[in-house]
Amino acid sequence: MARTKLQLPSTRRSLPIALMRSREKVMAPIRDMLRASGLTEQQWRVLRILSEFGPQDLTEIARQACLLMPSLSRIIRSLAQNGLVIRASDTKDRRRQTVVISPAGQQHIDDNLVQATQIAANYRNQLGAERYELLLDLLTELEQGPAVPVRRV
Amino acid sequence: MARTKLQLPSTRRSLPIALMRSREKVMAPIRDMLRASGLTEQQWRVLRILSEFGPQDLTEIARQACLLMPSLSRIIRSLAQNGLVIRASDTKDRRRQTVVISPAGQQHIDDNLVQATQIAANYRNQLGAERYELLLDLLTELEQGPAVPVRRV
DNA sequence: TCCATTTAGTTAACATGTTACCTAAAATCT
DNA sequence: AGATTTTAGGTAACATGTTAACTAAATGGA
Repeated sequence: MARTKLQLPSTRRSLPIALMRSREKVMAPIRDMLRASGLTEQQWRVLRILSEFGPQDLTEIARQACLLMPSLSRIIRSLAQNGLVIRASDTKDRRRQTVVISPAGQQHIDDNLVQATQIAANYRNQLGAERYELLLDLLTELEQGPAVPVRRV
Repeated sequence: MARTKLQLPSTRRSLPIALMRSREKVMAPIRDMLRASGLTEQQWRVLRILSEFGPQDLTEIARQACLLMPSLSRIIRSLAQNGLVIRASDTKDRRRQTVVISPAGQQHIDDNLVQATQIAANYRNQLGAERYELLLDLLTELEQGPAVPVRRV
């Protein structure tokens, strides 16, 4: 099998950096939008997931929002203090707690929905629908691929 | 012009989240590698840029490493305290300071170079060279495209 | 049943992300 | 030159990222 010669890519052509840069570009207008609501992008992600998929426990929210448990633990505490979510302990498994979005939390979603939709459509149009879907497919493939093991040299 | 109907994408098909997930996947083995050196991924990025492109001022490093100035300011302070970089004030512009990688800093690069190269090659092979380059092109296009303005609704 | 293991969630400690504000120096304008 | 604006860099304050260690509860054996 023909193997490409091993060479560390220049930081100018580095995939991790490219992923970061493009994410910054995409998130900038969303953060601008959220600042008016006093929400961080992570809090917004949690609310959107609770709104879209309904009540769930912390572990499931962390998986869907791509957050680590320690971060999520603080975020849920903060959202609960501000009345945007409600915690309920699970009766069957007393370790678990189910989180529900409150009417006030849902109101934040409703308030920003039109603008968020417009922002998402903007960068989709920027690439074109076909290339946008291709990009999403490539990213999904990268994410779902086999874990790259650490090789001790 | 035919416009796609506006619809907020599900969080399962959201570009910002996909960018984050794939970045996590790609960075995981790199973070594993760096832990042995006691470096964070941001410190590693700064050292790599200084090693590849030579001495530069903080603003330029921030641009290349995709870091905000307050973060970089702390990172450089920490790297300088540990002897991995050296600061020198610019003689022509006394606001500016030039940062240089030290021999000890370069040693960290050398120590991790083989393994970092292997990790980069692994995820390149995972997608295949052609799809990997396509992904980089799409990300670059997304990043360099026009800033998406915030529309007040 | 008893014990070891796993899982859900939390907390601590430290680094970075993010916004706002600040200082000094350079650049620009008049 | 003198006033204004811009730029380089720093600090503060708070939120999140990251690893490690911890508690409590569930699970899986022997």
